Amino acid sequence: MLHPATMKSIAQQLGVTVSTVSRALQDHPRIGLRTRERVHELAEQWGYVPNSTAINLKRKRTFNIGVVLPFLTEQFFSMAISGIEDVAIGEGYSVLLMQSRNDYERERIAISTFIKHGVDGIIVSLASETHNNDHFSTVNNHGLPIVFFDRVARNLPNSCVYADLTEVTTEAVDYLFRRGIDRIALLNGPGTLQATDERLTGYLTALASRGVPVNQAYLKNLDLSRDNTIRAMNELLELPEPPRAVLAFHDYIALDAMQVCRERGLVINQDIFFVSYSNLSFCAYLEQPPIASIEQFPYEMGRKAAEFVIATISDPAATERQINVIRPALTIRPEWRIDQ
Amino acid sequence: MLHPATMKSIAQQLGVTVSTVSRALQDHPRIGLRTRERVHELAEQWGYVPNSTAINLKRKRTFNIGVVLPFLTEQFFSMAISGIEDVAIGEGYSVLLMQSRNDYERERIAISTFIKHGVDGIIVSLASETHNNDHFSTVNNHGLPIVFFDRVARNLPNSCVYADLTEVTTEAVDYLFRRGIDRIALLNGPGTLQATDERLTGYLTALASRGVPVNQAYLKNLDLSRDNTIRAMNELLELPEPPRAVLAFHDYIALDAMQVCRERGLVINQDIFFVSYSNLSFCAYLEQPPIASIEQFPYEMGRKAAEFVIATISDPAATERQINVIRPALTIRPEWRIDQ
DNA sequence: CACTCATGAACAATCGGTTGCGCAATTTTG
DNA sequence: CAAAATTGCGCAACCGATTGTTCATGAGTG
Repeated sequence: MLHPATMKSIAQQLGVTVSTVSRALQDHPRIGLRTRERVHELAEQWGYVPNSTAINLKRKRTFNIGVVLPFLTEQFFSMAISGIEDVAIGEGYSVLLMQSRNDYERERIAISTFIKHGVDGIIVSLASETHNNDHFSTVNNHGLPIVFFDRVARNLPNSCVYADLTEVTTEAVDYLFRRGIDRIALLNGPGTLQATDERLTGYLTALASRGVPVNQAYLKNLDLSRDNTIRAMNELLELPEPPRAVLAFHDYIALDAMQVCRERGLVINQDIFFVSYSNLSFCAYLEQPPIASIEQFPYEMGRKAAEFVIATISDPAATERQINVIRPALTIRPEWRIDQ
Repeated sequence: MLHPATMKSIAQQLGVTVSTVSRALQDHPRIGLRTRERVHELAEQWGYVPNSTAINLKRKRTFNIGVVLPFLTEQFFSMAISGIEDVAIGEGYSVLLMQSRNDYERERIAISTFIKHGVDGIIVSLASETHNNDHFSTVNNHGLPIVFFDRVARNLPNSCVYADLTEVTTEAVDYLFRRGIDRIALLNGPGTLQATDERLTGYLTALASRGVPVNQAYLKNLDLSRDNTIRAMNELLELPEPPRAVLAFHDYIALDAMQVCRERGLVINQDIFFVSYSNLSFCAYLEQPPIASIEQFPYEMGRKAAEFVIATISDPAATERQINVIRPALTIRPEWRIDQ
């Protein structure tokens, strides 16, 4: 069969009209049982697959949702997309994927590609370099639903789902204090991200509640590149009073920073301690993993984000902004727990 | 603008017909300069975006390619998809993604979803549980191009790209021999995969060329689940003559196996050595990483696979099977190199 | 001055479906 | 047994584009 079977070809073969075929395949009651059966039979036999492009044109939907995120190689995001995928498939949607690689320009292109491809909705986790929201405003004006997850855009009225790290950060710093560690550095993310603010706020709150003065030299904003991390960690270690613990923006940052420490002869979990965000499975394989990590439940975030877009797609009228704040969990490795 | 601008709305506003608008936007020479300008202007002003669904219907193309692979959380695959994505974007295609999670049923569903969504081509890396190729034969009968990468289906006439691991495995085993290690186990993959055969053949060749007898107890076929790996590694270590080196199907297998060793009090890279396939970046963070690993260039594989499908899409007539065999590289960690 | 030609735009078919409406033929109802 | 209701299906418009053909207008030619 060079050209796939269409309703037209079936109709011709059976000597009926296309509309009859269409209705027969939908088991419309007004089509006679006899005809219905013949149509179904031939469709089956010819392996008829409805042309979704045509249906989409009629329905003004594509049943595609676009996802833009920084890097799939980061487990956080590949887990998030699994959540998105599971919900999407369940609702009959497919997932179009693009990686921004933290690059503003790639992010823009991704968004406009999605618009051109006519997706029904978009899920975004911001590129760290994104400093401008115009490309999203355009989409909003188009009336196309966007939902942000994890790396959420500020000053944009879209629905979003993220983990609020403020409290859990306070908790983490507090835990370090209770271990008797008070020189705590914060390898934070880029200032463009809300998550960066949260970590800082949580950190400052913990210090304030204990009356510990803030040492500005312990606060670093990273651009999440490897070089940048290494430089920052070196700077920390060269301070007259180097930190005894480091809160790292996420596990990859922690790993790079830990390696810097090791290269300088420090023993992890003895000379210096790490606490890191997003609990990657492979950290379990390290001989000296961070003593605690903050689980942000990316799979759940992905699910929620997908549920939000699909809900908005299904009912564009209910344009209310939905915000879901995931409660992150501080997980202290068993051997480092403080018994109460 | 509740409803997005269409050619029709532009045509009405300007008092011309849709065909004129269409041609004007394509800068057709038969449309007067005056009209052309007016159309362009209004289109710009109204933020006109051509409805790709309609265009696709006309062109009988969707400019989507579907990708099914086991797990995005495995770095090998997330790198491969980056290669696919880069080529696809460059050629004006978008990537539809589905993970099979090594499950046959999910893989089937993914394929049929892609057909329903009317993708122009499909790229697959087989689920380890896939024992049956009927779902692919269906697609082949449909005339829809499929390209396999890495985990290639046997007995199917499709184009594919994969790394032939036979030689490099021989090389790896040989390297271990030269280090004076002769009790070498092979934690191999499922028998359904071609890559499993290659590893075995390469292994046997190396043994044969040295006249070393094959110890069947050293050969294990895994289903790639964690439990299964752990059990197999335990069995190896309980042998009267446990292996002194292990070739692991890939890094995740190696990591689990290494942990088993550690738990039993063995010191990695002293009591027992590991060589692993697919060189994951995070292995660099391990204190005792595998002494050698086999790089399979997943990004390149992804690129090639994408180039193949797109070439076939663009010219369905040239239906010749293309096979690209990537040459994997044995990378020995600097501290373990044998100076010649 | 009738005649060909180039120009600019409208008409209409098409892609592959969906769906409201109309019209026979048949069956039910009073 | 005639009127009404039901059954079974065709007709045609529509979704938003593309593209071959036609047609009117005005300019150029012999």
